[in-house]
Amino acid sequence: MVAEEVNVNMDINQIAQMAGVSRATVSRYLNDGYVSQEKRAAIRRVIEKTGYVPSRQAKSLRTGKTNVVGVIIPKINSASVSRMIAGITMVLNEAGYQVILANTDNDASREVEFLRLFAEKSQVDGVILIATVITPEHREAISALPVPIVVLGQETDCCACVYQDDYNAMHDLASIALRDVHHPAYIGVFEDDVAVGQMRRKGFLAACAEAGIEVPERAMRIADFTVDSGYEQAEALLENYPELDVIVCATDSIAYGALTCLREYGHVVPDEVAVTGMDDSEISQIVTPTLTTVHLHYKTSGAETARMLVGFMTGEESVPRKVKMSCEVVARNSTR
Amino acid sequence: MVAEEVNVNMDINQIAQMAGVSRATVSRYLNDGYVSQEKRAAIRRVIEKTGYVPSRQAKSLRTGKTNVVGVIIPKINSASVSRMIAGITMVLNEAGYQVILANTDNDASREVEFLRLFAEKSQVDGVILIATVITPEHREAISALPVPIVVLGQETDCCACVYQDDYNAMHDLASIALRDVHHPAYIGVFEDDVAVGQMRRKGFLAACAEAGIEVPERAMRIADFTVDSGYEQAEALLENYPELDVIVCATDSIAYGALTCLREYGHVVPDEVAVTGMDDSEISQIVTPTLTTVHLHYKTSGAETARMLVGFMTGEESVPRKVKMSCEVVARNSTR
DNA sequence: ATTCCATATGGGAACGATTTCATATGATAG
DNA sequence: CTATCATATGAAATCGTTCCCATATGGAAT
Repeated sequence: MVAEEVNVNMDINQIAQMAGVSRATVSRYLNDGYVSQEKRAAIRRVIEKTGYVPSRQAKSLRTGKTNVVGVIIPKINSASVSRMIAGITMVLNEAGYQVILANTDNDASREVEFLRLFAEKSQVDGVILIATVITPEHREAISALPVPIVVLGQETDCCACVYQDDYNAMHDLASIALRDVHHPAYIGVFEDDVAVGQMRRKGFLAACAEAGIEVPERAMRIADFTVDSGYEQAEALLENYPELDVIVCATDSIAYGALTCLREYGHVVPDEVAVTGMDDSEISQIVTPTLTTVHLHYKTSGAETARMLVGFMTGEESVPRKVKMSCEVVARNSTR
Repeated sequence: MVAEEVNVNMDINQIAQMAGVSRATVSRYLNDGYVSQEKRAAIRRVIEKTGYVPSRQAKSLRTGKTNVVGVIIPKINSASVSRMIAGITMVLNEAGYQVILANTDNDASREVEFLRLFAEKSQVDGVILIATVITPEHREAISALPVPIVVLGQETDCCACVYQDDYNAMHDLASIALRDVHHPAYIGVFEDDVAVGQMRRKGFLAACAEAGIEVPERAMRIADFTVDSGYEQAEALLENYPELDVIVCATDSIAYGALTCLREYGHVVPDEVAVTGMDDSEISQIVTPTLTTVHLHYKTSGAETARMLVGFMTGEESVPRKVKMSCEVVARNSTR
């Protein structure tokens, strides 16, 4: 009815006509080019009246920029990943980018698939890869990428990255956990994951060496990232290494499983067996006993990753190529 | 060097030329139009050799379709929301859509903002709104939307929706929790959230009424969705309603806070005070004692929502407009 | 007085697809 | 024998921007 009515099907030509200028001038108005005060005012009036919004796809077609960032994640319903995404979306939306999500469900080959998909015809202006492993296929796909990428969660030389200080985190935690202890056990994850699998394990072993403790093979076990798997491996430890007096776990989830197992087998934590995790998931303050762990700044690391990527995409000078996050050991009641 | 080299800057004209056909024929090849066997083969060869991929933005510009779905969420690092998103992305990627994420950080006004943003110039082909509240502004923005939308998490008549059976879930759970109990307390959430705030509360009160129990005002409290808030409200209950023998909580998170509080105040769960939650978050099997709760099919509800939306977007007949999810009470050790 | 530069504006060619229209051929139905 | 239809193809218009050029004006520098 009214002229105020918002018409979605308005284009730059109509705006130009209504404002009495050329379409080039409207485009300049939209992109901060030379436009006189009078025309500027006239165009603003028309745009406000009509509710005109420029077409993203036309703009993308012409400029080759999409204002979209692709985020590849192994699994969305994981505490650490969702915290990272929270940080990523916060920064990226703030900077005017849209975030498209590619969930691979822990399938590394689909990660490569998505990398290639994003590479094609510049679907996105940049990529964030929350990585668990980096295979040669990953490297290849990454170097073929025509847009900037930042890897989150693993240290790598094949591109920019933001990662946790897994070695020191575990080293410092283990140093504390090893006090008054003689038979430590460790439940880690598969070594393909360099950060969580290798670095944390090395940190643990280094702390043991410093404490003058030799760790037998049967005290070292491998779980996956689940609670159930933590339970199973703890059970196996009780069987094969009954003298253990602390179980150091690579993640909080594994530690929850270990706690549950110890409870069911009637061992008192921490008096008989201490337990530690890593991640400081929200639940760690809730389980019984509360879990000694390391707080990793996941949300902040996501934000930092996004900031770096924005830096690359906007061609900023002096964007760091590697960021190692800090962390804090949180001593609670599952250790002595 | 080699002709096999993938050239990203290939367009439909070059393909047409190399295959000795017109660009219209290539387009028909890509979109299942009439193309003879010979030309079809020729085009396929050229496309394989060059690694040509059609430009999404050009296609979008011409067709007005984006193959993108916008998902508006209140908070990503929440167990229930991330499970929903897992289901949504699974189905949508399968159907060839990309998912863009709009995180509002529990700010309902930003939800409306995103709805409007998506409405503009068909940025997306469809919208999923994971809703906590639906205000008149929401309704207005929803009805102004030029693309289909499905609301997840709340029942509404303003558009299609998928929601949990909050009333019966809480009713059935409470009925069990009220056995041999005389002084039940309830910690809910603010009533603006119809599903979690109102329906669950009503379900609880109905179960009490059926059990012939009258619940005094001071036994009813309001928390937000956090563990800490659950702790505080449980503390307030112990103060104002010391005779309580069960705390029914609107969510698992609140229940974790209540459990922690009861433990710190030296009350034995469930012998002195029972506790129930709702959601069946992963942790509910881990806390001590394990939590009696209701399993809601969040991931499935996300998948179902996505399927409905795809139905609307592809113009399918007979897509349901309302889906109420089922649920199962899970009795564990926090109740008698 | 001439040159140069910042400001200001419009015309028209891209960007890379889809889609309409016109046209052609061979088979089949009447 | 012709009308109709399914199959097959290409030329050209179109989607809605940006951006390169050409052009113009007024002031500052030489």
